[in-house]
Amino acid sequence: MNAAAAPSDIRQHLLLTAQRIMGGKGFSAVGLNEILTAAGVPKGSFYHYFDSKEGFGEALLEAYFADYMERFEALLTKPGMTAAERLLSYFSFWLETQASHDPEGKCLAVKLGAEVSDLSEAMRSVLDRGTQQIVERLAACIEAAVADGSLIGERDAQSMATALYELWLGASLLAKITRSRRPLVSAMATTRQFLFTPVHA
Amino acid sequence: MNAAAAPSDIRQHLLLTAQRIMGGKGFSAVGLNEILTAAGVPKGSFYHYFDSKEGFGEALLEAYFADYMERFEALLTKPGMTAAERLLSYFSFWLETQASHDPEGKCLAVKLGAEVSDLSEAMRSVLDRGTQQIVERLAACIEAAVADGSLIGERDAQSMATALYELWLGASLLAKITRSRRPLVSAMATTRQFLFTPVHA
DNA sequence: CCCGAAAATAGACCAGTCGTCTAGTGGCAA
DNA sequence: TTGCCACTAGACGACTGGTCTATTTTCGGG
Repeated sequence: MNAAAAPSDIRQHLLLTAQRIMGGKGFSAVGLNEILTAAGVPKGSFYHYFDSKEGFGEALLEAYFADYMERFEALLTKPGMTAAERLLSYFSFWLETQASHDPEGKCLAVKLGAEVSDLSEAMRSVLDRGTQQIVERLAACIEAAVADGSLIGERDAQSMATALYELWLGASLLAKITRSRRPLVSAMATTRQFLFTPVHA
Repeated sequence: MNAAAAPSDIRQHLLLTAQRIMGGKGFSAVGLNEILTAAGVPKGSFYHYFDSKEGFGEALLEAYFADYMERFEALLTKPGMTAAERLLSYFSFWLETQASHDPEGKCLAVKLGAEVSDLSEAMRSVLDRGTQQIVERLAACIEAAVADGSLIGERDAQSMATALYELWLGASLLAKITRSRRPLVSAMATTRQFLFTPVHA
């Protein structure tokens, strides 16, 4: 009865703990025990809140994307900037969060995408919807940038958004592999060139 | 005995079997037993050829990249093409292998990169060297394309190579997540645009 | 103040993990 | 033959994995 958190957000507490741990070690390599212990929740309780490890993973990804989209939205609607500036500030944010070694805020699409996609159809589907949403929101921002004149829209927004998202996913993966921010810095340069170079002819 | 393969390439047989299985399920999710059973090799033999699962993973990645670079090299030196055509044929090859669902030939950098990089420093280091080699070889090909006039080199080759590699890594990840070749097709379009669009001004 | 039901927990369960170890095979050299 | 060595064989140990049943705790209404 001492350090108990609020009554029934144990579920969310578990998800948050797992995000930290699995964001670092992956899905299969982490046992429920580790998460339960770290969260201070007894093992027996797990199946009261979730119906399996896979169901837990699903919920984890859903919570992650929900939170991600919220912060993303906030970034993309900050006042006093052109849409193009907002775009760049998003990628700049991406660079900083993924370059830092803190286990919080690690992109789960990068960390878990490849591992989980052919392990669980349910989890894959959450990832699919989540990434699609991000690309769509990105495309909307590009359109806004064309509309407010901060960007010259010579290619359709959807495919530009896809290209940028792919670039940054790959750069994040490479950053993990090289343990360096260089790939991300490089992606930033590519992004600028990609956005602000008019297609000739 | 009956189905025994050649005398002592059991080691390689194990690595090949593992490439198939782990290319599908990942590293942590696969036990040595599964690989040994699939390869028809008894457990006792494993530790004669490798000293641990991690050491095995290291050897797996090393063998993978060695083989990869060999085929890569062959592709990039095929006669009767401009260097730019060779570049495109490489990415076109990438598209086909990653889009197909066959477990062979799956890119281990994509599949294992994120999972393994913060699990084993030894494996990360192999991935690091392997990807770097690929980027370097790619850069060399870009330089050759500039030299033979099939490409206009307005940006330095190294950073173009990095950008392309990042793009394709991300596209492959997205292809896994969406179970679709769309992201790869999109990357192909981006690649063409990226390579053949002169930077204006 | 006690009952009944839901919420939460404890701990058993067994299949599976990696890695070790002893015993045994076969072939080759001296 | 004898000794040696690469290799095979698979039982074994200590442990962890996810899961589930049985039990306790909690708590609101009668």
